[in-house]
Amino acid sequence: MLSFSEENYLKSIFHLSYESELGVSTNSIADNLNTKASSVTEMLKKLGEKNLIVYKKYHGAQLTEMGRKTALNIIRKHRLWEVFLVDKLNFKWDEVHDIAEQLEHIQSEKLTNELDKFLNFPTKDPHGDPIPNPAGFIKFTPKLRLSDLNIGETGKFIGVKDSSSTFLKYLDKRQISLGSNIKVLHQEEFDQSLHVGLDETNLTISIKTASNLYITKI
Amino acid sequence: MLSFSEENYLKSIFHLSYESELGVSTNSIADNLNTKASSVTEMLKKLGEKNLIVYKKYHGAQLTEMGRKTALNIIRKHRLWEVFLVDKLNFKWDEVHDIAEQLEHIQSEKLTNELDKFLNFPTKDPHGDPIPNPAGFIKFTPKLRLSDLNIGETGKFIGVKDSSSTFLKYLDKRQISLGSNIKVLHQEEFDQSLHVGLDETNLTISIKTASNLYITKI
DNA sequence: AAACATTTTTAGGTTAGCCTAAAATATTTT
DNA sequence: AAAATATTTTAGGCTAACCTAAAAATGTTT
Repeated sequence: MLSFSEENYLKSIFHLSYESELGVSTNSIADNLNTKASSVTEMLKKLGEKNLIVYKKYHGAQLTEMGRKTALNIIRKHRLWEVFLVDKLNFKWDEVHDIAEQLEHIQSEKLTNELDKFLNFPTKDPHGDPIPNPAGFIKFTPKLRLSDLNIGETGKFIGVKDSSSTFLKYLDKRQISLGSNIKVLHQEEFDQSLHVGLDETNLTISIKTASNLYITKI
Repeated sequence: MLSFSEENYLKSIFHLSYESELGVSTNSIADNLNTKASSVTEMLKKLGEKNLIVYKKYHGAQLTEMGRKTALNIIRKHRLWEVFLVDKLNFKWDEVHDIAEQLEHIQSEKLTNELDKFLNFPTKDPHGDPIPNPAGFIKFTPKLRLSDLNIGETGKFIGVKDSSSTFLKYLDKRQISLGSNIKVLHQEEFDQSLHVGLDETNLTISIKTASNLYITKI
């Protein structure tokens, strides 16, 4: 049985694995978990001894198969709880992260699976991220951003890259919500901002915002 | 913000307050929490400094108003989660305790209140214990036993007073299981034994057995 | 009330997870 | 490739929550 801390480190390493192909660096983990490099070193040794990661001094950490499965199970729980909070308890998608951070550590396989069933086996969380299955399989669909579309194309808004609550609130204010269909109408030359059509209205969004919006082409 | 440990101590002191009117003794807490008296002493000092209890050396602990409110909030969460597990996720009454022990520590007032609403403001948990309201008010209704019913009334079997395995085996043998609806049909004059209807069958149970069965009226 | 028994506290240790500061290693620049 | 810079590890401390064993206080007997 792992501690909350150990679980959080595994999750962090899992997420950081996407950015850095080889080992995940000590400092990046420290940044990600808001802790110090020395604390990370200590934990990496421990996770290495438990065969959850392969740790080479000065060369970062990589998840073992077992570590990966463990991380995915935590992520599964996190995302299922997010769906629960939004679908059943009327939370907004920008309010659920901190609570799911707590709920993801609850230990009970039966609970996780019954929750999954209760929610009707969702495949994505409220931010559009895929939910791993009980065996730790996760279906990655490469994420297209709104900024990748050409003029005239339409995308369905399925998730965000930056899920800070500042950004999510901004989206709420502009009524850009998950599932919206967004059509790219025109791009400004000088600042690359996009004029888009959303439902019945038109609006202008910065290129920075556009590259934070994940979509699927329609 | 309190640690899990601190919360568990408060809950324990709350429950033990019913048995011993004055201070709750160090040893009883140690027994209850499966820890050692010396650990308890240490924690009592800390809770005393935080004004959650009044602690007098060698004379046990008593909750302050603030401590009581805090304890009741934890108990509220515990019992609401138990209802959730049984009503929504198909758990049996005897499977929920350990999971609720974990869930009761999740911090989010909004979560607790939305859960309450989602469950339709239940007043009792699956074992028939009352659920405190958000303000920390708890309505004690003495637990009803089957022997308290009048002829013609029906009760739903929700718990046992005597949980010795002898008694539980006896119940198994007679197919009296949690959740059964039991209708009192007739009471014998000479030994007060009850004739009851259970599912499709009728059976006779002694007054002693009947007073060991907790029920809610239907 | 003195002797004995029980309960509680104190003293001193352990582990997990965090920290700062200094030392060691790796990487980049010149 | 040596020097400068950045990253990572080690060394040594801290706190919360636990522990055992010894000392102190309380309770019970006779």
